[in-house]
Parts: sequence; C-alpha cells; structure tokens
Amino acid sequence: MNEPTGLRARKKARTRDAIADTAVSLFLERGFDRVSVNDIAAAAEISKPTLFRYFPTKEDLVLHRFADHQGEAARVVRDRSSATTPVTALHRHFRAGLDRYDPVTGLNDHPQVVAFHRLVFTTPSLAGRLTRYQLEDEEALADALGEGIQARLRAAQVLAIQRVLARANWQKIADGRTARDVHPEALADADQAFNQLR
Amino acid sequence: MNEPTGLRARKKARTRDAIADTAVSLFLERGFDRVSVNDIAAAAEISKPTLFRYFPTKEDLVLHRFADHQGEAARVVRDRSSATTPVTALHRHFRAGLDRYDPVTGLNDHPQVVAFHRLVFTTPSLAGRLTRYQLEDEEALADALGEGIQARLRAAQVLAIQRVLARANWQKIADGRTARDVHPEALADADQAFNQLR
DNA sequence: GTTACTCGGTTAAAAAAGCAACTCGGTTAT
DNA sequence: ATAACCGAGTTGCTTTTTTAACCGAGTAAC
Repeated sequence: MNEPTGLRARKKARTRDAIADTAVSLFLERGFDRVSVNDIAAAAEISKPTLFRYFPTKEDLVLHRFADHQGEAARVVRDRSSATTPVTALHRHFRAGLDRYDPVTGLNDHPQVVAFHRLVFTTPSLAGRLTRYQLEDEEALADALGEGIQARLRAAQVLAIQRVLARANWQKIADGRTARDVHPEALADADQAFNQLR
Repeated sequence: MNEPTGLRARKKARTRDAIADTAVSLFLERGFDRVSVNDIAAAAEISKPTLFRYFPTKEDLVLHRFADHQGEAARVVRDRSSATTPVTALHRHFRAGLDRYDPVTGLNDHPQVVAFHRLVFTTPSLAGRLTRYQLEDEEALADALGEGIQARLRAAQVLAIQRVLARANWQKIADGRTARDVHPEALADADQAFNQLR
C-alpha cells in the first residue's frame, strides 16, 4: 500500500525533512522573522528555488506538520464503521490522540514540542496562516458530514472544541505540569466537550 | 585562490567522495571482485549511470587516489627554482613525502592504508590499471624534463626508483614494523637511489 | 523624494541525477 | 549447444536542482 520507495522518492522525502528541520531549528533559535529564507536555504545546502519547490511559503516550513494532518477529521468520519455516529468517531479519535500524547492534542511536554507550539502561537503570521489550514480542514469535514448549512455548523463546532481542548492542554503544560499528570483531566474535558455535542 | 565553491561544486565533490569511500570500504570488506557496481551504487544511494558519470571504470573507484597525484612529478620539476636540478627537486619532494608519511611513499602504517595497498597490489585488474596511470605520469614527467629520448629515459628511471622505494617501504611495514621505525632507512635508501641518478 | 537595501517569491535555461532498457562478454544450467 | 543469467558500461528520456536574474513590497539613508 505504501509508496514503492525508489531512489528518487527516498531522497525527496529526506530533502524535505532536512529543509523543514533546519528551518524549524533556526526559527526556534532566533525567531521566525529573524531568519530569512536565504539563511534556511544556505543552512540546508539547497538553492532558494528548490526550497520553494518543496514548500510554497515560508510559513509552510513550520506549518507543514499541521498540513500533514490535513483532512484527518474528514477521513475519520468517512472511515468510521456504519454503526458509529460521526461525533463518536471523532471523539474516539481524539481520545486515541491523547493516549499517545499526539502533539496536535496539545498534550505533550517534550521541550521541542512545547517550544514549537510557542513559536507557532506567538508568531502572528504563523498563527494567521494556521487558521487558514483549519478552515480548509473544516470544509473537508463539512463535506464528509453531508450537505447544507447543518453539516457546516457541526463541522465548525467539532473543530472549535478540538482547538479549545488542545489549547487548554497546552496551557497547563506551559504552566509547568507534565503531560502524564494532565492526561486524566484532558480525557475528562474531552468527554465533556464531545458529549455536549450530542 | 581556491575554486569558487558554489553549491553545485560542493555537492559534486561530496558525492564523489561518498561514492569512492563506500566503494573502497566495501572492497576492503569483501574483496574487489565480490562487490558489484550495483552494490556500490545501492550502498552509496545513487544510480548506476551516476556512478559512471563520476568514475569511468570500476577500477577508478579505487585508483582515483593515485590519479589525484597524477602529474605530480612533472609539476615538481616545472615548479622548481631555477637553481635546483630536476633530480634534486624530485629527491627533495620524495624526502618531504617520507617526512609526512605520505601513503604514496609506502611509508605509512595506518591499518586502513596498509589494507588499501594490499587491496590494490593483490587484485590483478587494479595492479594492471595502476601501471597505466604510471605510464601517463611518466610521459608527463618526460615532457617536463625536455624533449627526445634522453628525457624519457630519465623520467622512466626516476619513477622506477620511486616505485622500488615505495615497494620496499611497504614491504617492511607489511612485515610488521612501524613507519617511524622504518623512516631512517627509508631516507637512506632514497638518498642512495637518487644520488645514483646524478 | 529618490536611491538603494533587504526579503519573500518567481522564472528560464542549463547541469545533474534517476530510471529503464539496452549492449556485450563471460558463467552456469540444461 | 543453447538458453538463461550476471556484471560492467551505455543510451535516451524524464525529473530534479542549480544558477542568475528578476519582480514587488517595505524601509532606511540622505
């Protein structure tokens, strides 16, 4: 089912990772606006056009990690067994994310992850662009949920509570608590939030 | 003074080194004939045509280290100060090589270097091709020494004694002695050989 | 108020690399 | 003996990358 992993594909993936990694580490070190794309290209030992062939904008160098989760909610809904409702499927999926301390749930205390979140949310252009991603995600989820305004509303609500939950988790960890410590509350919060939707 | 070191040139040099290094280490590990160029290409993560774009033949993967010294004798003669004879210049150059334990003098006991020499001299196709390199070297030296048969004879003699000296040094080291131990004899042998030429 | 930077992003042409399929000589199997 | 295979190189075509030059917006200098 996975890609045939030719030489070309392998190198491409590696280059992509190398670019993003050096970019993020430079950003964490000096701040998003204090690093030019030229710096990144030089540090990653590639040319500027190559950089933009891999990532459409400077922001995407950071946000591709979210982009990789693009459409995940929609997929979860589409792939659910016919016996479960969309909300239940999303609820379970979010709980599973919490259980494996998935960074997107905000429940992760690895210093790198924390610093990364800080970078994203304290840099206006990044936070701004992130909402655009979330909008696309929302549309996809809406399509998966059905037609009309009802589907759109439900999609918006689901993603809104996910954002709130993630933000709450991240805040507690930013306050110095460990992910393992926060985990039960996070589960409880998630249950409460999703149950309100039904 | 050095090459302008663009991105292209840097990567090219690195790829070249990477290919040669993986090739030699595979050869040392399993023997020259037990490693196919496909193996090398796979291990170096490049395609076969790319390998042959960097090295014309399989043998050159090993011998490029000698090729890099190509024309060195001729250069030494050409670059000598006008006050010194060609033979003296070559003599001094060889002594300098001994002093820094240059692998081409045979006076080097690093295990890798010894193993490398063993690989070259015990693999027929490699030893064979090496003589071709030496021939070109000889021609270049002859041209630097002047015209006619005299120059060619002198060139052949100089390179012949260098080969003999290197071989003698290598033999002593292959017998288990250290380079530092052999060094005085190597100097004496070189002096004797070059003085006979004058 | 031009001038001259810098920075994000693009373009066109040329070099380099990948891929697949091939030649050609030599072994091995049948 | 002939077919099948393997290994060193090659060839033609496509994809990727470099290079240098550019655009357009912002901004600092004078």
